[in-house]
Amino acid sequence: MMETGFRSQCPIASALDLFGDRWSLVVLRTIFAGARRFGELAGASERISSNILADRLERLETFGLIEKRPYQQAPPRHEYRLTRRGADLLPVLQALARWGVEHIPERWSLPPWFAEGRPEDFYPDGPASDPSRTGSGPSGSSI
Amino acid sequence: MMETGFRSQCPIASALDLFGDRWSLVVLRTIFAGARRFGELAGASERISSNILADRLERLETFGLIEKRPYQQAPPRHEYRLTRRGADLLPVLQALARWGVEHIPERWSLPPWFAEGRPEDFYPDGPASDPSRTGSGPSGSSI
DNA sequence: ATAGTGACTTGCATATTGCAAGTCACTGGC
DNA sequence: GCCAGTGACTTGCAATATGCAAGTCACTAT
Repeated sequence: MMETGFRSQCPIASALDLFGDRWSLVVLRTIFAGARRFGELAGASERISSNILADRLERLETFGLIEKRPYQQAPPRHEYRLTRRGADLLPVLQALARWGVEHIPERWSLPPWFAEGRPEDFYPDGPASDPSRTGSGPSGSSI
Repeated sequence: MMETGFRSQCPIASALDLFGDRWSLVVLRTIFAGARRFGELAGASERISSNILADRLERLETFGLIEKRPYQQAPPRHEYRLTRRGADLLPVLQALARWGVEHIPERWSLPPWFAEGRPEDFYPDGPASDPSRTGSGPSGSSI
């Protein structure tokens, strides 16, 4: 391990050092699909354990891929949103999705908002953070 | 977990079920960069442990992403090559690399053979499996 | 015979994941 | 007031994954 915490200076290996575990990209997918709150994220089809979800949210926040925003004061509750940096991971998820659809039988098809989306559509201050774009959300038949 | 071994039918989650661990995509990157033999793969910049490398090679072979070919008989020795299915992961690696270069300071730049390559260039029976395309290999300054 | 090489395998400590239950701070209903 | 419900985590513990370092095996060369 290099002194910076990365395995090497390779951009692939370094990116994977940040989110190359079983769950981080799955959580990000769920956020791309419009989920914001802990319960919604936990409710995605993969049934992530709450301790793993809490841990991943904290990590993704630490790495600047998502940000936490309060949605109520008592008790303090937060929603999670993509940052620009996090939204820029859309092409990775799209490439993964295309590979999955092509090579693993009986996967869900990709919804148009995802297949044709651009990172900017998901920027926190962009026009397309509008949740109405997300359709059926993470528990839908597609993603 | 579904009865098929996948967490859900989402193509992203399913793909990650196959290779969403700390090392699989790093190993695949090293193979894309031209490494073939165990020692070459172990020699990449990230310094993977031999037990993890052996395990990942076996898994990647089981999932049909790489294939093993003998390069000598005594003692029996093998080289590892991408399958079509494995080569089709190039866009994923390219997207990861682009994100890494953009968002993590001081990463290696992408060599043209990688940045501009297509999956077909890396097919086992394609024209571009030629190792001369791989330039300096995995231990080079780029990837 | 010994030493070296390459491809793993093994032993063991540490880290991560997964399951299930628990805790806390609220709210609402009686 | 009490109790139950809810949402967001936290905790305890077993199973699995990772990492380090050494070992093993089958060869080759000297």
